[in-house]
Amino acid sequence: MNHNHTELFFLLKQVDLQLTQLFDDKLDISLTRYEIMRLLHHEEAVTQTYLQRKLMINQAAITRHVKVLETKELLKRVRNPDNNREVLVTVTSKGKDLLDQCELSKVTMMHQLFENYTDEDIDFVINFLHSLKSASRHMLDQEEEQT
Amino acid sequence: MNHNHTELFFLLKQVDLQLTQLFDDKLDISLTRYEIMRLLHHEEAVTQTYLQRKLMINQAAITRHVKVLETKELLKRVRNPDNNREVLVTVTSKGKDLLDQCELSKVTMMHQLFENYTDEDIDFVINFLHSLKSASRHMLDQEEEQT
DNA sequence: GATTTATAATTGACGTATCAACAGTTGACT
DNA sequence: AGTCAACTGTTGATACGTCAATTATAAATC
Repeated sequence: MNHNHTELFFLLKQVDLQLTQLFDDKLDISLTRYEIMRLLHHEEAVTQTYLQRKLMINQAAITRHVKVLETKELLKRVRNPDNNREVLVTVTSKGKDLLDQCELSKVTMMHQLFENYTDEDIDFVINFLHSLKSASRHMLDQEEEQT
Repeated sequence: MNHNHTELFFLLKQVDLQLTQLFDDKLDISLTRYEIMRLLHHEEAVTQTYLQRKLMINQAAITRHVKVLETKELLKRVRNPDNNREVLVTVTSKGKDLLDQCELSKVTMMHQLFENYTDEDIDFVINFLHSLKSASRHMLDQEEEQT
């Protein structure tokens, strides 16, 4: 049984590395940046902390991604006048266009990858991963409290 | 349906990032390096190309990891006298000791993470990921052939 | 109001992955 | 034996994640 668990850890890494690369190759934007743009698309304006909480990656990484996306004019950043610690991030029309342009490539790629799976299969794996994410998050938080 | 698939991509990344960090925190060795050591443990001597094929990460990354592990005396490298292009990699007794020392921490962590899942659940997810890995590998290889 | 604590974002340093280029070697062919 | 293609490993540069330290600001406390 231990063998399966160790196998699962590294298998997740392998799959992630490959899917991330495939995504970038097909859509010409990284998976993380795409997720940032997608989150912005559904909101008026968000803080970088919101992005961090949603994506569960380090604040520093958010800053770096957001700065690059701003340089590409895909989003705008402005200090929040109501709270000068916060930076508000909003999608530009150019950013919305990019998401639209990505849609066909994305759907084609997803179809090619997932055509052999049922919705139930995929939902099962998603639920599995969600609970695994929570469990590992919990264990990491426990470590923090002990220091 | 698209929503589930996009969600799955980034969810895999989040889970991988967290599990990788948890693994490192608990065992004090990175997941990739642990896998290298584990592969060496089961073989007499292997080439770096063997490691690359097994782990499915870039050759450059293998070289860098193996060099560090050699510095730590966990493995040895020697040119293959039968083929001077190849470097043969073997585990040291210190390396074997390290794997032994990791075992308890690893089992404890795995138990904590997976105690709520059945073997069937885990096997299902592993099979799912294996086929997803193959599908993405196939799509990436197709890209290469077109260039 | 003054002080302390907490928060948000940024920057530097580092680890680990990728690609590209390279050096040296082997295998296939003439 | 000479040439070319393929192979193996290495190195430099880059991307992207982490942690730690920092700056500025808001919130909490006295």
